[in-house]
Amino acid sequence: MKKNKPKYKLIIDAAVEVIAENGYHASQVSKIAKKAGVADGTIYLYFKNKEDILVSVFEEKMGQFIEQIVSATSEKEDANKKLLTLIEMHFRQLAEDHYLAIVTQLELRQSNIDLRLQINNVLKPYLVVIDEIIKEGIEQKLFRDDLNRKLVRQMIFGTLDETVTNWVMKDEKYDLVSLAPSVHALITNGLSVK
Amino acid sequence: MKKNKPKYKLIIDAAVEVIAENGYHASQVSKIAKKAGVADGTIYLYFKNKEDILVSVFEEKMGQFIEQIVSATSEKEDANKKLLTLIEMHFRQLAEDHYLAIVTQLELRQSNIDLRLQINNVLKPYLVVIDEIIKEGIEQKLFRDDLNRKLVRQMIFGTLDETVTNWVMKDEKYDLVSLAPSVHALITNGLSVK
Amino acid sequence: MKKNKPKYKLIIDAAVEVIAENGYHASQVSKIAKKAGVADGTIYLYFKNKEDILVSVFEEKMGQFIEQIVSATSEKEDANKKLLTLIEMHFRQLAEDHYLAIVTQLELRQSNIDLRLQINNVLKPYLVVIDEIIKEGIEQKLFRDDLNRKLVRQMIFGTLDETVTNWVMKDEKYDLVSLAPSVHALITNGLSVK
Amino acid sequence: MKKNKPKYKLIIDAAVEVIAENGYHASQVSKIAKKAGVADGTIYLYFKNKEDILVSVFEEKMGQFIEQIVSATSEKEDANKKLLTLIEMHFRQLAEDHYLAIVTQLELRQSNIDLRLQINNVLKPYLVVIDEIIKEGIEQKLFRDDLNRKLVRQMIFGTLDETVTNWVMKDEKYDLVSLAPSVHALITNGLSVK
DNA sequence: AATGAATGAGGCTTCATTCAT
DNA sequence: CATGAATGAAGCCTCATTCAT
Repeated sequence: MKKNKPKYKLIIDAAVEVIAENGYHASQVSKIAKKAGVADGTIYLYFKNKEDILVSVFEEKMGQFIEQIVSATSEKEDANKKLLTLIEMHFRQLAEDHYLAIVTQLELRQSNIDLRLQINNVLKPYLVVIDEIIKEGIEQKLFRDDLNRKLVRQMIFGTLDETVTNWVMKDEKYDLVSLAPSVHALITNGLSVK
Repeated sequence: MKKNKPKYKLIIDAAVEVIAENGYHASQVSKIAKKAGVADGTIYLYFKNKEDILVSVFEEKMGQFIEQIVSATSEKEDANKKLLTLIEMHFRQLAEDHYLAIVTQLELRQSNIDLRLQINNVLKPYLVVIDEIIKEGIEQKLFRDDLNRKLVRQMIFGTLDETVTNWVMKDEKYDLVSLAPSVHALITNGLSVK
Repeated sequence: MKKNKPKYKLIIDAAVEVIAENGYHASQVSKIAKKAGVADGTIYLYFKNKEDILVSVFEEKMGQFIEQIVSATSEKEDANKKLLTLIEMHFRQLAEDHYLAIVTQLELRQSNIDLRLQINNVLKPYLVVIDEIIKEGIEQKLFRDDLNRKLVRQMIFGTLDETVTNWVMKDEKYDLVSLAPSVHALITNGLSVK
Repeated sequence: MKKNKPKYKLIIDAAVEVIAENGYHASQVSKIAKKAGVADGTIYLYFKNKEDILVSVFEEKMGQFIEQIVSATSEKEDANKKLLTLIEMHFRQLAEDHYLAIVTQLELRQSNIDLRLQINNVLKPYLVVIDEIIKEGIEQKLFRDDLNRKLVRQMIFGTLDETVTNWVMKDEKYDLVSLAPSVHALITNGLSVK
């Protein structure tokens, strides 16, 4: 399996750095190869083409990202705590990996639609995690049972994504993780005075 | 002022169609010129460069978009009704203009970061509108007064944007506008059982 | 029509020279552009791709080649004289255009099969000319009427082609045109003592 | 001597198949190695470079080809019968080996001129055989004694080669070997009514 | 003001060959 | 002898922009 070969990870990590530093469109294969310390041709022993590098970057990094969240949320008992944990982990992981934040929030969105559809596939497991928390919350009678669950998921993901993108675009000047409780409160309690 | 010359609008409209039909990366200047019925060189009498076309597209279309929303919300009395109207108008305008929906939700996001920063500037007035509704809601004691307003704005915009993008990516197969009340309820009342 | 534009001919002629001087595989598009005195990109205003240049080279040059032969043979009365004229013209035209001889006999044969099939299409009118001379010769009772005409055509073309190729490969050291009567005699009278 | 080692022949045969199946330009060394069941590097223990494989292919196959013809013609008594036998054997061997026919008539001609000059060297013994038959025919007073023998050889080889190439390009749809007597008659008796 | 022919920089990918094991 | 992972040079083509008319 190619993913276990040492150069595979080398190239993936180089790609993240190069994309974060140069931007998506200025990320030539030759730049990635140089940063990874391999020949240009070597890239093509591990990846079908340039797009395959990018999809793989997302798969690898997003895979770990989601795994961390799944693992952390599964330890919590109720849906409310799970949701808070999900938000915290979402923010924390991106706050801790500057390159990853830039790549996922800004650069990979410049890819063409085909690639974006593939990226969406990678994201699906994350959306499933959110779905399950919503379902659990309803079962536990913590969340209202008249909810359009798909809409709820879109609200949660849209809110987190927009929050992180704003933070990245503001050069990460404030503490993202500390926003988690407020975001959680907003999502669960809404705007209205009770 | 160039914007009043007849070919300016011709080119802008051609650009929207070309981008919607071909996708951002397959939208060459020559294609836009052809669709507009002008020579390639003529484009450069009205626009500094290709990026300027795209920014202008966004400015023109987004300007109208926001104007409609401002006008519609100003007629409503309280912040709750204003927010519902904003959501409805946001959804309706994109639902009614297929090309605009594709261009704003999918294609223009493939532009490079510089362009995206300019697009963000164009978006600012819309964010201000949201801000003002929030402020008004707090003053009218409809919304809680312990809110991080910037966060609220990100939640609102992130939720709407994610909802529309999902709808576009699902080929606009369901009725977007009819989702407005549910989205409004979610945002104002949150997930939790009261 | 592109063929009437001055740069079209310029590029075709440059291509013949470049191919003759450098060989088929070392004939980069950029070399042809340089020799033609145009930018690389200009080539693509007149030709679809590199292969299109090569097919066009063959079409243009072979078109003239065949036209000359048709015109010269049509003035002759009987099939024997027509055949002699065809052989002479075939030899003379290649003997007079060193570049053309190299390109048709040696370089274009290195092209891939798709291109060769297209080249064969261009050659068809020439084969038709040969066919008609054979037919006429039979009608005039100059040639035997028990001939497999396709085979005769292959013999004639194969003999001429092999003769020219040998001459080119021997660096055109002897007079090709003066061989015409002998070749004609061979073809019409065969090897055998009568 | 390397030629006696088992892998030498293995590689030669693999090369013929790969070239016949994929075409000259799509015949990578790695494909030949795979078909031969050896590592890429092993090829270079037996051959200097890729061109050396191709020359060797031609040497080996053409060597057998010529040997068969020499052996068969030497049993015949007069030059006429020898020539007929040569034509029959030429056709038969290619008709019986589909791969060889494609490789010699179509694919190897795409090689560059250096390689083609080497291939011509390999062909020389065949041309010598033809020369000797012509000479014998003249001595036996079967053929005219005013012949330009080099020209005759070119006619014979050109005719056979063109006939076979046409047959290969027509997907070998008709019986090549049965054409031998007609070709022989054409060459010996010519076109003219006696 | 309008044209559109011409420009030319720039990057992904292939594949013959090498060499450490 | 044999392997096969790694190398890295090399070229076709696109398309935003210009400028002579």
